[in-house]
Amino acid sequence: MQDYLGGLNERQREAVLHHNGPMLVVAGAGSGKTKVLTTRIIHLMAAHQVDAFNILALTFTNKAAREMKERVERILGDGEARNLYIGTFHSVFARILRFEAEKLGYPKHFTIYDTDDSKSVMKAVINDLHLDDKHYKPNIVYNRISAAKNALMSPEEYRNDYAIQQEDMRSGRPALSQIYDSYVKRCFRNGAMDFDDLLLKFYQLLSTIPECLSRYQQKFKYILIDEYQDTNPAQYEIIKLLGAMHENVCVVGDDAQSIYSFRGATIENILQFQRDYDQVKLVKLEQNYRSTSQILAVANQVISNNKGQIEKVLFTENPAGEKIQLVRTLTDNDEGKFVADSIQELKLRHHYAHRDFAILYRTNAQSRAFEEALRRMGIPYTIYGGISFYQRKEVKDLVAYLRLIVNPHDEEALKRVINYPARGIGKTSLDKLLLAANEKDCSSWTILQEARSYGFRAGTLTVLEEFVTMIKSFGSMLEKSNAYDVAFYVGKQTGLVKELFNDKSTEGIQRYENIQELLNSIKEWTESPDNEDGELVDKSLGAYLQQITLLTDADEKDANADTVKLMTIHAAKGLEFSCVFAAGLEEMLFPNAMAINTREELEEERRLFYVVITRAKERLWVSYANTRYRFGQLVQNEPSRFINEIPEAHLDKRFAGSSSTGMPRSTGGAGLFSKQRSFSRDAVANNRPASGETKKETPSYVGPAKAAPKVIPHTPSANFVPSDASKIEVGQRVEHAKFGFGKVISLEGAAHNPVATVVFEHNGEKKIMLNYARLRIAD
DNA sequence: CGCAAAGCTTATCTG
DNA sequence: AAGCTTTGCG
Repeated sequence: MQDYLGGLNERQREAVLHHNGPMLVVAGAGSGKTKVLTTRIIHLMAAHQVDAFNILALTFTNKAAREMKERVERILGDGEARNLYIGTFHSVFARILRFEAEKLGYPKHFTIYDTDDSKSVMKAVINDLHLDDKHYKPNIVYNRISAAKNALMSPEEYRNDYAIQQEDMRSGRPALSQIYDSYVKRCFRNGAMDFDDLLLKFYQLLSTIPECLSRYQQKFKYILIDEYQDTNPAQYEIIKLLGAMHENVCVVGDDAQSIYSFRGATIENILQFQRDYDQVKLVKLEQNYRSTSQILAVANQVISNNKGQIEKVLFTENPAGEKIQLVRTLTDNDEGKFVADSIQELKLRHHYAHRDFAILYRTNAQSRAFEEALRRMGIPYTIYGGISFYQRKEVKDLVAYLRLIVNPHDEEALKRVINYPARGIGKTSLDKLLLAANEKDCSSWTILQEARSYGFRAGTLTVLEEFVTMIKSFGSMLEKSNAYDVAFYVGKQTGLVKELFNDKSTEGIQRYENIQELLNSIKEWTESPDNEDGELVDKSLGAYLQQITLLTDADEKDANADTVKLMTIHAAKGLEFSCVFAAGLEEMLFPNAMAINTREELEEERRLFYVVITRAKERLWVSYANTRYRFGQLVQNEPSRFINEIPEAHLDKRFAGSSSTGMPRSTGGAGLFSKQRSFSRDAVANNRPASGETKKETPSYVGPAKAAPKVIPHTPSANFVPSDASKIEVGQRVEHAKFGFGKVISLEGAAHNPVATVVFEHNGEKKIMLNYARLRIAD
């Protein structure tokens, strides 16, 4: 094994070599904390013969976990790293809960609800309680309930908490505790846990079942926590319980980078850690290896405006580097154009690769201007923060079938697929089903088992029973077939794949390809080794489904691809780039209008600013626009107050106007470029209503075009009696009450919803839905 | 029942 | 400006 201790500074070495007992590592930005964590794991295994199975390392992102695992693997090199429990809080706890779920009354393969599923359940609950969804918006309700769960607060405690009740009254949402209560019950009935439950239920497991507590206390002899400043009370209590036996808990964090209070995180946890144990070893990592000294000086200056931090002074031996560029533009589009131009220029002049650049912003909505500008310049980029592959509609549809097979009580999955592809189970039938489930307080699947006793129409009853039989037959496949075979069969048997295949529109083809990709991903999962050095890994479909719910789009994108990276500052935590554009430094945006009401909020915004500054290794731009579009409306903002906190000595100021930005006109290959540029400038000037005129066509031409197409009126014959829909055939002459006489030229549509195309004598070709419009056979 | 147009909401950050 | 939900209609 190579000398893994070489290359560590004195402090880092101290943290690595510390053997038993609690330790707090205060690690400034860029001070090598990941290196310390991984080297510490290696050292525990190599020097103290700690078994990999006894080490638990928790991170905040899958990516951080993967990186740590790979680094350990690289040095130990014998596959031992695979036995480490390294992962995010959510994924590690989900993995354990899979073994233990039944102890808490959940099915073994409980479903994990993502945010969309949770909100959908909340909507249903709000509806069932006959509350006004104008007051109880899913987002607000979700955040409120999530906050309660992260504080380990039950619905009952929520209801009895005076301050919370006051707040809910004041905001006109007195029924929140009721919603919370119903939501929890509904999720349980569905055999589902939401993201917050993964923490909450794991905590309950440890705190209510002594055997479980002692089992995991004994298993995890050494515990390491990354980004400790962003843990919330639930995570904190779990760590406290798990570590109580051996007290070998090593937490690494930086109070200056605490940016997740909206998720319930509190810096208090760092201070409290030192009180929880008698003798906490404290190590401070204060040497920064990442940034130029100017960048670091700016960061230190900015953060010094916050009160009450853990005392530490970050220093670096790196060269001074360039000054920070402060850039003002007139509009958000100019800001985008400036950044794209600068990247192009820097790339040529200093031989940077695309991957050396990051554009970081406060809100996801800001990405558009950059995206457009980069595309116009032909610069490849990757946007983080969009929806994950597994959240796409078509993917979720097939996944919903799989979810339902694994856990038929999952009502969200059931609602999604019961009539997709269409099989004639409409809103009316579905509502009836859901109502019955609520009345009996059981899952809708249970109702379906005895659908006969609920007065469905004969035809509906048949399709319902067919549906149940189909899902059950899929379920019985699980025992003898692997996850991939089941998924493939389901896609085929339900007609879902065929339906997508038949859609030849561009999006339709894309959707079909996404389904193929989903099937590939399941295949890959199925075929990867199912045991790791003796420990059997769960390769069931249920395990697969739980895993994909916890993936984010960052996990699916290749960070090494040679592209410019666009993401929020939150998403950039833990990353570094040679060149960083910190964009949108405007009042109301950054600091955000939602976070300027208390000193605590404002200080968190400032920490966010600190985080974005410290992402930069060599060059940093800070930009703001005088005006930008919000909800389609032009708004003006002042420059951010944070700009004034940057020392003048480290600043170069400039204005990047829309007509004087970017590359000099004399760039080689000017023909193409200049053409592009003038085109884009015209586009910018013309496509904004604010510049004076709209881009509508001439009004005189449009005229009253949107009026309904004229129908030549028809008086039904005296003997007009609609014929039975099943009697209609191609070639017949028919009469329609409004359109008059015509000839049927084709029949299509599903059996339960036939559509006839009729050419009328006076009103042209119409599609007639036979279930609704009546036709009389005229012959 | 299913489609298309109109209407309404939205955008602070995330596993 | 764009996405999602409601509505109106055949």
